[in-house]
Amino acid sequence: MSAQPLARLAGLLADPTRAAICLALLDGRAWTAGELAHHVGVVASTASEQLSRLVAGGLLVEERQGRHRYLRLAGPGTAALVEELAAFAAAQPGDAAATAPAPRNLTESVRRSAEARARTCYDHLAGRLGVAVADSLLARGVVSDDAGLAVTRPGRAWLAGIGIDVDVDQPGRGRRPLVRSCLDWTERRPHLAGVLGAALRTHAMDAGWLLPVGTGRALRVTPGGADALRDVFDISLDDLAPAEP
Amino acid sequence: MSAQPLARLAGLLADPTRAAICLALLDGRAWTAGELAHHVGVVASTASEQLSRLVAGGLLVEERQGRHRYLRLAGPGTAALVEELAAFAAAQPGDAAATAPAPRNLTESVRRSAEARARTCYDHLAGRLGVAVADSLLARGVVSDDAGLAVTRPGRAWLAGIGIDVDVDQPGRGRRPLVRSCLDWTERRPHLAGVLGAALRTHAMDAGWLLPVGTGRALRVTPGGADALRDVFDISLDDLAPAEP
DNA sequence: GCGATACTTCGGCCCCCGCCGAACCGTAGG
DNA sequence: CCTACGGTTCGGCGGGGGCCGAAGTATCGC
Repeated sequence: MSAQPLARLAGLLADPTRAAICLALLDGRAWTAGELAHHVGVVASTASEQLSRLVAGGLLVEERQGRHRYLRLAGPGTAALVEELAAFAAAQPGDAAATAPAPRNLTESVRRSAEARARTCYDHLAGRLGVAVADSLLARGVVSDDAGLAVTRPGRAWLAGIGIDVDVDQPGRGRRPLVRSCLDWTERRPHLAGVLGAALRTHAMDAGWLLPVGTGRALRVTPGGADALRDVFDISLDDLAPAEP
Repeated sequence: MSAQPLARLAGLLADPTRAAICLALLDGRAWTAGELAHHVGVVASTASEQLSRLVAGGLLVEERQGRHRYLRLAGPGTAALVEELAAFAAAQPGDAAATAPAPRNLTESVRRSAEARARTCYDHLAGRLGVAVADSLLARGVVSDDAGLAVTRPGRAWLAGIGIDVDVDQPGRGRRPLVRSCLDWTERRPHLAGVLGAALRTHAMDAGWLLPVGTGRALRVTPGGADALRDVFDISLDDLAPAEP
C-alpha cells in the first residue's frame, strides 16, 4: 500500500555513514557539515552529499550561516524515531553469526566511560544518571507506570515544587507526549523522554547541576549538582559508578 | 557508536519488496512464501531470497510445515516498529518534488475502500472503526489521555463488564504496553494498540461482530455486530462512512 | 584584494544488491 | 512410482549508490 515511502525512509538510515550522522545528532545540537564529516570518518564531499540526502528526506534540517552549514534533527519526533530504531537494532541479536562476536555485555571501557555515566539523548538525560532519575521519579510516584508512563496528579505538584512546570494544555492532538520511555543503550533500561524529560534536563543544566564535557554528549555533575541530585532525587554519585561485573 | 546495527536494521526495510512484505504481514497472520511473492509482485525465487534476509535479520520468523514456509512478523514489538516507521514515512512530505504529486488527501477510492472502513492492523483494529472505538473509549473515560494513554481504574471495571480482562500483572518489566497509540494511515488519527487493542479485536471477532473479508486485512461488520457496536461503544455504522470532501 | 577556510559539484571507480530464469530438491497426492 | 507443486539455489544481468580526489564557489579575516 505504501511500501515506497517506507523503503525511502528506511533507505535514509540504511547506510552506516548516514546512520552515524543521525546518531551523532541525537545530542540535540546543531553540528556543522565538517564536524559531522570528521566525526563519522568520511571526506567532506561525501558528507556533503549524504547530508543533502538526509535533508531532502526530511530527517534533518539545515541552517546556513555564512560559510557554515549547521545541521540538526528535524524535531523531537525524528529523534524519537531514530532512538527507537537504534534501540531496537541494539536489542536485536540479529543474525547472531553476522554480528560482532562481542557478548551481550558492554565492554568495560564503554561502561566506565563518561557517556555511560551521564549524557544527553537529544533533549533529555540518559546514561546511568538518566535511568537513576527515572527510577527516582517512579519510586516517589511522580510518574506512574500503570500501563504506559504518565505523570500523576501529586507528581505534577511535586515537579512544580522543584521548579518544573509541565502544562498539560498545549496545542491540539498529535502533540509531543508529556512523558515517554526511551530505552537506554548502555543501561538497557528505560529513561524518561518527552516533554518532562526535556524539562528535567533543561532545569538541571540551567541550575548548574550538570555541565557538558567537551564537545560530546557526556555530562559532568558539578559539586552543587551532586548536592541537588541527592536532596531532590535521592541519587548519590555512587549510584552513577558502573556496577561491578 | 552503534551505527552498524542501525544501518543493518534500516537496510532490511530499505527495499520496496521487503517493505511491502512487512506491510502485508502487518495483518498479523502467517503467509506462505508464495502468497507473499504474488502479493508484492515478484517471482518466487526473489521472494525466497528476501524472506531469508528478513528472517536472518530477525524481523520475521518462519515456520515450516510440509512443503510450505509460513512467515509472520517476529512479534508485537516488530509490528509496532514497522507501523511506526510506515506512519512516519506516510506523514513525511519528504522530498515534495520526488514523491507522487498526490495531494495530502487520500484518493476517493482509497477512502471508500473496505480497508479504510475497518481493518486489522497486526492484532488490533484500525481504519475508521478503529479510530471510532478509540474515540469512544476516550470519551467515556475508559482510557485517559493524560500524558500518554492509560486505562483508568473505572475503565478496567467497564472492560471487565463487557468481557475483556486486562490483567495488569504480567511477567516483569519490558512487557508489552497495556495500551498504545498507533497512528492510523487512512485516518491520520490514533487508534488503540497494545494489549488492550489486541483484546478488543479478539473479543469483537470471537463475538461475531466482525468478519474478515476475503484474504486481506479488511473487516465486515455483521448485523449483530452493528447492534453491539451501537450498544457498547455508541458507534453507528454511519460513523464508518467516509466523510464528505 | 588575497589567501585561508567551509562547503559543493563533478567524474570516475567499484562494489553491492535486487531481479529474473533455469535447474534442482522435497513433499503431497494419486 | 510418478506427477504436480511449493520452495530454494545459482548464474548472470543491470542499475544504483557510496566513496574519493580534484576542481569550483562562497565567505571570512587580514
